[in-house]
Amino acid sequence: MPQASSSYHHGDLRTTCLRAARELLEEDGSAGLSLRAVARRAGVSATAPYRHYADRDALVSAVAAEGYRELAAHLAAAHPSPATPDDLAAVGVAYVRFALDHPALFRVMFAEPCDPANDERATAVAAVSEYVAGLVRRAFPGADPEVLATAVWALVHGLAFLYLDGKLDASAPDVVADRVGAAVRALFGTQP
Amino acid sequence: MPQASSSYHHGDLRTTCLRAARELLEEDGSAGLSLRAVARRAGVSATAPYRHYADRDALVSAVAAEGYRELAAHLAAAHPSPATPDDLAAVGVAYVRFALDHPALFRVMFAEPCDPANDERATAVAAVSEYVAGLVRRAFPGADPEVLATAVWALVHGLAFLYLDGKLDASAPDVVADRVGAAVRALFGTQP
DNA sequence: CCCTAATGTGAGCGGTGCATACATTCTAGG
DNA sequence: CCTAGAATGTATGCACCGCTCACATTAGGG
Repeated sequence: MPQASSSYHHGDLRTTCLRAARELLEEDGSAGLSLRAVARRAGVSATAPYRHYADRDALVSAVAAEGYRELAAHLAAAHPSPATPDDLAAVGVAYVRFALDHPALFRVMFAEPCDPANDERATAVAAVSEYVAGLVRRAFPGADPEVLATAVWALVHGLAFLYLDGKLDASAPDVVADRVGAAVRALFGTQP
Repeated sequence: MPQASSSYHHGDLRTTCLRAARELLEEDGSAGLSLRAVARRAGVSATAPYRHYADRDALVSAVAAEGYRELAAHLAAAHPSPATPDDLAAVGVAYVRFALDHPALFRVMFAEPCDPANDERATAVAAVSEYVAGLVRRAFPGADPEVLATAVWALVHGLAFLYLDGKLDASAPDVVADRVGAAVRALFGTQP
């Protein structure tokens, strides 16, 4: 565990920048996430982060990748092995809840013209994608898994954004959960 | 139609700014939409737009409001009075197509922590929302219209974003249309 | 016809991303 | 152990941004 014994070399600026970026995101939203602010918070010169991240986009992508991994963990925690429509509804509720609990992070993850060339980001996204696909495949072996998996993901993803943007009323969390559950069941309750 | 006869007073700077903002959005994405760039394009000093828009957010909201109205028109054009699941699928395809045809505009409309206090923006959103609700109500008088309307909107909205972000492959437009149609039918094809 | 309100200008402040040249420290290989 | 060179952090500077304020110009109603 490297430690900043003296002053010049920080020790682990890379992860410190990531943590600072996450904090700034939660505090001031996406607009507050500037490389300079990150550097200030890390107690380091304005250009030091460039040693670890090529540009702002690279840092944002790293934050987003972390977000994808946390989202995957959050979904897995919602239900260990979802099989019934009700189980899937619970996972869907967890998805929307994640978005509403970390709005700025969720926006960074999905609402920016992201760099597809970023490996870390791409693999983290693929993990989420395959998680959803596998989940649907296990729950509905009969149906076309691709169409159905895409549909669930899109459904909860759209709900997340509409609630996030205030297009739907998100003031009462339990009401939101009921609505999301109802929507997922509407999609799955009648599958063959 | 006021005309800039002499130089000092522009004539109709307000709408000129809107047009310039739209152009910049299409050309350079959301990042390129700066008040200064708008002013440059309008051939006017950097601070002139502030006479017509309180801040950048106000201009963005105006652009977004225009986008909502265009989206509503685009949907209405897709099918005059949708009634069957297939009709609804066509409208859904139109929704996603709008997003993919105007990615930056769509992001401005939905992917920014928008100002809910902006009247023009709010009413334009309400129009879209009520359009979808009425559409579902007419197509499925039996079902709970609120749940179902929310579900369709969220479904196509989520699809739009996932395609926009490259989370789903959007390289072949007709394949996208098929997928979107299939997803909508999966949701509606089995309603009572 | 002139006075006021509306509209456009200019300079300037603090912030940002990023490139460049430079300083310091860590770490291998001799 | 000692020293090159790689890695890391610093300082400076440029161009751009949003926004404020004092000022110039003009349109249009009394």
